[in-house]
Amino acid sequence: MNAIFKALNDATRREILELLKTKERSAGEIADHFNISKPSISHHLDILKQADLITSEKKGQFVIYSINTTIMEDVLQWILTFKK
Amino acid sequence: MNAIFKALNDATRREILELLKTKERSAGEIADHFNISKPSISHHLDILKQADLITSEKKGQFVIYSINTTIMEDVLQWILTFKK
DNA sequence: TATATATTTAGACAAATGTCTAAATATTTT
DNA sequence: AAAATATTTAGACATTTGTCTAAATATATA
Repeated sequence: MNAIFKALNDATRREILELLKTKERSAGEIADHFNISKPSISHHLDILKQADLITSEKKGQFVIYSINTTIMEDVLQWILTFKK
Repeated sequence: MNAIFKALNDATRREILELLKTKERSAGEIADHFNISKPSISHHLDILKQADLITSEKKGQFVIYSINTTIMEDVLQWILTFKK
């Protein structure tokens, strides 16, 4: 739970998740959406991956990232314990 | 959304929310549940309050904190946009 | 094989964060 | 009014975080 909330606690990372919501994308495509250096985006992707919120797959010289919505379910369940 | 995720990105603060889930409590009662100084807990309470996740009310010399579950609804809605 | 393209790793640095102790403020009790 | 109790504010400090540039690694293409 710690890794998930840590990953979600950054606007750029949440925006990356939004991007991946529609379709999978390469690291470069993701980086192109931000005014942030590629190494920084790579680092954000790593944090999202540590939280299992995204997965990656190497395709030739590209690395394709996809969202892993099953982890969102964990957050959902946690939130639901607070609904009276 | 930023303030909410920031507030949730700490195990102590999440545990405070768990405590308040059952009933409202004074700052001192909350602090007694942790091996952390009262000023630190006060600071955590402030961050939770900034996110509107809790409310406070002064009762005599005590300050009583309560959870505000309506804000959890916002997180819930955000999460749900990822469920396919 | 040399060069270009895609991505990550390494290391540095400023800003933000969580913690503490000491002091200040507010309220109640003696 | 003085002392006790409850909480917050202020300031310090070590750790974590997000960012950058430069360099390393991996793959594809000329």
